[in-house]
Amino acid sequence: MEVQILDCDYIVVNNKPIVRIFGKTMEGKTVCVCHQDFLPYFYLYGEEKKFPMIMRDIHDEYPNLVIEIVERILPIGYQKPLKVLKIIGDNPAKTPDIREFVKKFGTPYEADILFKYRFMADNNLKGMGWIDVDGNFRKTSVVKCSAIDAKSIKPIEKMKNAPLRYLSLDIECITKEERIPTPEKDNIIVVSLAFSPEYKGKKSVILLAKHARVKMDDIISSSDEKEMLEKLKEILDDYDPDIICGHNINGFDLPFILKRMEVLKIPRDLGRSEKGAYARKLQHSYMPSISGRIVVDTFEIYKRDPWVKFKRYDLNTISEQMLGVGKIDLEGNYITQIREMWNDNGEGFEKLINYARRDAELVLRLVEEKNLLDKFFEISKISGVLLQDSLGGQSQRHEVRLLNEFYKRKFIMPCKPKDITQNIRDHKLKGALVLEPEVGFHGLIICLDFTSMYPSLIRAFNICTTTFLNNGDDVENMTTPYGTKYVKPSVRKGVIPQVLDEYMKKRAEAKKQYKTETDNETRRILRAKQLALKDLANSLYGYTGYARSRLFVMNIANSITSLGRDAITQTRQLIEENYPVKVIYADTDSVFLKSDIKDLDESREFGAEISSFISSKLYGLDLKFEKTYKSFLILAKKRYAGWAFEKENGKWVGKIDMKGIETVRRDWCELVSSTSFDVLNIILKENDIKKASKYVRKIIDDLAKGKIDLDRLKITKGVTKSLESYDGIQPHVELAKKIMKRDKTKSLVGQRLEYVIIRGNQLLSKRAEDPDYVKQNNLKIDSHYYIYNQLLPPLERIFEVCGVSSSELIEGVRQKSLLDILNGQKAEMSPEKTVLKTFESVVCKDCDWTFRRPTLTGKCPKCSGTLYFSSNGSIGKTVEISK
DNA sequence: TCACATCGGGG
DNA sequence: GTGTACGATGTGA
Repeated sequence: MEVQILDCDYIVVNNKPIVRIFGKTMEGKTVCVCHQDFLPYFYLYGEEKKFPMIMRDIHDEYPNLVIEIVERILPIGYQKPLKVLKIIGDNPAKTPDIREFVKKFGTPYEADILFKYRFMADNNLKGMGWIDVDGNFRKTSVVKCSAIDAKSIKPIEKMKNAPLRYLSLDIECITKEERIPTPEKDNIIVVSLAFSPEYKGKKSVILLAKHARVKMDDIISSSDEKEMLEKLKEILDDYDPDIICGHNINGFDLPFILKRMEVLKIPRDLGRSEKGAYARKLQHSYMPSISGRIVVDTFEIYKRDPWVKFKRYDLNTISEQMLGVGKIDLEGNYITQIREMWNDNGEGFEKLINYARRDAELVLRLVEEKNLLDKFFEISKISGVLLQDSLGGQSQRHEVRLLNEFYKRKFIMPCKPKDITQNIRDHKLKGALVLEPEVGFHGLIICLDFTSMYPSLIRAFNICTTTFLNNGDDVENMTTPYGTKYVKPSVRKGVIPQVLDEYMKKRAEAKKQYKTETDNETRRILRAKQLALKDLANSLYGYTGYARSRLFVMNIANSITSLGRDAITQTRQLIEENYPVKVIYADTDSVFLKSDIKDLDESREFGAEISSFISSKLYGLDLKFEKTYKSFLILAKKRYAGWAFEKENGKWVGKIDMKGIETVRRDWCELVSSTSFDVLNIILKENDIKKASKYVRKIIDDLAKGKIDLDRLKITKGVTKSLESYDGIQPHVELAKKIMKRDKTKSLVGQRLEYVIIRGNQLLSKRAEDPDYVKQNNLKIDSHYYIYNQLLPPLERIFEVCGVSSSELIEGVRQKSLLDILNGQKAEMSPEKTVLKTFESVVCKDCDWTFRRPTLTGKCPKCSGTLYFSSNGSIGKTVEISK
């Protein structure tokens, strides 16, 4: 029988472990493969001549252990095989005890490997990998699916995946007080489920914790919360999902449900065995475990994905962006809304149901339609981690893969460092080289970059802990610029370089096959596989420099980055010495070149020529033409924008590339985002700085005249804690206080607040106001604030490097609009007098710091920027302090 | 510039 | 479960 591995655990029967592999067949059948004869073990490295004594002492304490003397190779440094003790136990859970006991005789190795991973590594099994199982079905009361007693388990190659069942889950709660619900005090009122494939012909099911009038066959009511949760369990058993997903399900829904089940005394076996599900609290997040199933949290996955960035990571933003559909809007106060809908019998109640249903559906679509898990399937198959763990941190995947590779070659793995403070202290990893950019606006720029720079360097210098020459042995070796030595591959090929060889080879194969592949499913898998291989190859180098790594060797990590810096420095020299070209910028593995070429095709040819010249000179690295910027604007290191052109299917395709210049930021209003974006577009595409500055002046003018739509000026910020606990005054907090004063019933804690800054004679932070309130009461916005604190800061840098000073930018407006503005207000007094009479604070133009009194120097003590008087908040009443 | 603190997201 | 793990962003010295 062929089974794809989804999950793995073990149970102890008669003081002996039984390993259980939960998996799926291609037909979609769930099975549990049990394996009996595998025992836990670890190694002890100590003085060989004391082995008899050590063995005797261990046996005195633990008579049941089997101890063998075996030959293994220590993993750090270029080491020869030597004799170590292999200590074989019975119950894996006892291993920590034994480990601590034997520490007095030497150093334990591999004494903290999870038993399931020990089993998988030794049998060459991988998460999401396929196995061929020979054995008999057997009866069992502890496993909920059919179980097989395996006679043999053999890994087999298979690309496609078994059909999986997805369940998306979302709960709604009510609270008495105004806060996020807690399972200690509050109840679950609704559980919303969405299925793929359908469950009994239903796409979704809503469970209610009360009997309600609504009659639909996918709404299941119960007399109370307990009955509802019991029904939830029934559905789980019945539908038997492989994947359970939700948005922030790890941080909220799952721990909440589990706690409620504990309180209500419902057994928590939500998985495929007798084991209770748990969500263990770490410092911040929870680590979920549901036996035989995989918990997928869309919040965590999207937040971690370095390829897509969102303004915010709430379900509404992500689904709107990814699917074009958002959550159902609950206007006003969330908490009271839900309570009211729950107590309503008509439309309100229906809305609650739709709301809950939509949430579950959205998450399901995010996971399924967007093939969210494809890459993780492949990461599992390649690295060997179980699918659940592939969703977690980067280090485990490398650990599992290296454990397997070490095992094959008789190297042994160190235990994880217990106390990492020393490692963190040693963590002086010098990073990549970023050259000082030639700041400003450039014409055509050619960008070249090294493909897989770190992996290539590791392969070129055979860098590995197992080849690291740290004891002065006289063997053939290579020295890096950092001074570390590695033995030549002819002496010993490092494990890490071998793994990287395979990653890179497989990636090339996957990309090649992708080009000609016609089967859609295979194409999808190939794409994900290629991406997974890239991620794995690029992050492996970091493992030696990671403080919690089993293979933490700072010198090794440093030697890799130093090679990278060396490569970039040499590249610049070689290019500038051999070609009529200036390197205007370089970062880590890419260089930006300025020449007198004007044509795209020509630039590509030239770039390719330079690349192959460099590639032939540098450690076998591969520099290649990446793209051409028709125009390029660089503000600082890591902050640039360019009109980038790449050739796709023989045609040049252009787009605006931006790095480090965010035009969308959550604390900026839409006007700022769109204006910066437009400005960059004008500069880059039309090369017309004048037009760009005119454009900005027009916006400033509109702003001053109040012609900008209020919606474009909204700023959002979350009220995260109780209002009293904020020290220092912040606009949104002050607004929250104001709103609560107007309407005593409202609470805004935990809500995101939209506000605009209005004119008035108070401190800026006191002038935040609810946009609706502003509309209703026809209040005026503080155009000065928007111009100086919102619009100009991100634009100033851009114009500055283009030779337009910020004063020039406002100059035109000064003459024209300031008067308009002033005229638009009640013209009480002349501006200057107003300032001196009524100024209420001093503001630094550069860092926005506010003071009660001007400083004696006339400079900001924070950043020594220029200080302004800020009076009652309106433009024209701000005057530069003369020096 | 680097080290420390905070916050996210869920209802 | 042979365990005890975030990461981006903003502020302060």
